[in-house]
Amino acid sequence: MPLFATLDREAMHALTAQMTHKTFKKGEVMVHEGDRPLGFTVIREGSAKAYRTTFDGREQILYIFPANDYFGARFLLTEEKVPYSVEALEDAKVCILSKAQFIALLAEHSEVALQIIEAMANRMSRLELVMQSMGSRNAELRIASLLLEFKDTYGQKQGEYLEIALPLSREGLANYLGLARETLSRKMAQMEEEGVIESVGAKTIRILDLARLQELSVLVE
Amino acid sequence: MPLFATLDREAMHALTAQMTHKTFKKGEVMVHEGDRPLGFTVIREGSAKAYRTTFDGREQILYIFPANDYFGARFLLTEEKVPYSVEALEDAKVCILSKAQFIALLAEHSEVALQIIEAMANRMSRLELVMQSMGSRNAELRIASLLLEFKDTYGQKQGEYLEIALPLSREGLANYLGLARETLSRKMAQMEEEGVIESVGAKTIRILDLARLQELSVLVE
DNA sequence: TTTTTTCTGTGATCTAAATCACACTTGTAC
DNA sequence: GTACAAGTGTGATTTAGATCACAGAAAAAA
Repeated sequence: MPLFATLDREAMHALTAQMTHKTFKKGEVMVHEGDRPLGFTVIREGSAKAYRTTFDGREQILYIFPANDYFGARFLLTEEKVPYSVEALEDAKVCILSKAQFIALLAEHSEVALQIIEAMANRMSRLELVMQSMGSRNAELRIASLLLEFKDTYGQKQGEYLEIALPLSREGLANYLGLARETLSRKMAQMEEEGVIESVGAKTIRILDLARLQELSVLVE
Repeated sequence: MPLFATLDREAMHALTAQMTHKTFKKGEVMVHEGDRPLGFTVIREGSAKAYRTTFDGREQILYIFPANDYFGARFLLTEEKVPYSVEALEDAKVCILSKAQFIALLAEHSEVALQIIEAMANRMSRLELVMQSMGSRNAELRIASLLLEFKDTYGQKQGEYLEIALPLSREGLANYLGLARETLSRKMAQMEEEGVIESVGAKTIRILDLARLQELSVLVE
């Protein structure tokens, strides 16, 4: 677990002993928006999405947590309620540290605290980017930005091109971007026609023209 | 300065001695997006907006910093470049702590570190809310949410009603919400007709029907 | 004060994306 | 393997908000 990589063997063992382990099936909800936090949660296997349900019934996805990512640090320290629901995107195994244990860990190991701050900072920086791109209501720009964001986490050089193993269905992508599913479909089809991307099955996207994608994400068409 | 309220007299004096003081006139830019950070900056007097300029020339306002607020903690710790420009909304006096000084302060006074984390958490929580409300492209909802957000910071009981001293012009508000200025104007006029709000001059809004405003911010019209 | 500039409101028009509707495809369950 | 469900693509239509255009108001400068 990269987060605890800095801990020595003993500290690591002590920590492991304290943790609660849980498994969730695909589609199961780990915490519901408004619940009391179950604790600081590290996703060992699988992945999850964090979302809020809006007044009109849509779900707005806020974060995707890949394997080895974690959640709960922020709202464990400041809030008494969970600000979003977290649902497993695939079968998942997680480790949970209670609030008291987590705070003790931070107090004892300031390296871990620093890493948490850094992760928070990165998420903020992403949220700021999202705010910027949502400010413009340009669907293509938002899609291009999303693909570039996913590239780093889910992309892999596959032969000549970069392939992204999407963590979400088309519907999920639309909910992440705050777009209608149909709009996403149409725009992606259009990007495929233009030779920027190529879909390989439902959950894989191949980037054919990275430079063009970067342009789309920044320039006006 | 509330941030340093926990420091004892000595520590406070030592800190004050280290700080650089600067003044900015209304409209002056304190830091430009992309610059090297000037340091951790506390706004003693006046207020400021943090924004990014988008490809199409619009400015997307990300944060408003009122007096006694601060910025720079997040990107001082993780990034080498300033992620947004900060411009004084009124004549402003600021205190600046260099990166080294700031890090030393955090190391010595963990209470301050905790307060910073808390502030970061609050900003994240606001960004998440913004992401949710921007996901729905409903202008009225976004305006209502903004007014409620400002209510806490800039609102004051004035006789029977709550008055908000807006920190931004209509144009600024529109840039904060990612709306066209005209749309904001029209919607606010409509809300005024409906008796939800009342504008008192350009920079003051009176909330007449708080309950209705809260409904608008959450429910579909 | 007068002048100039910036800001704001409002009508007319345009447009990108939402919504509706439905066939098709893929995946899961039985 | 078949049956059912969920997910997806695509056309037709609607609509909220953007854009354009301008006049009046307010603020800043002279």
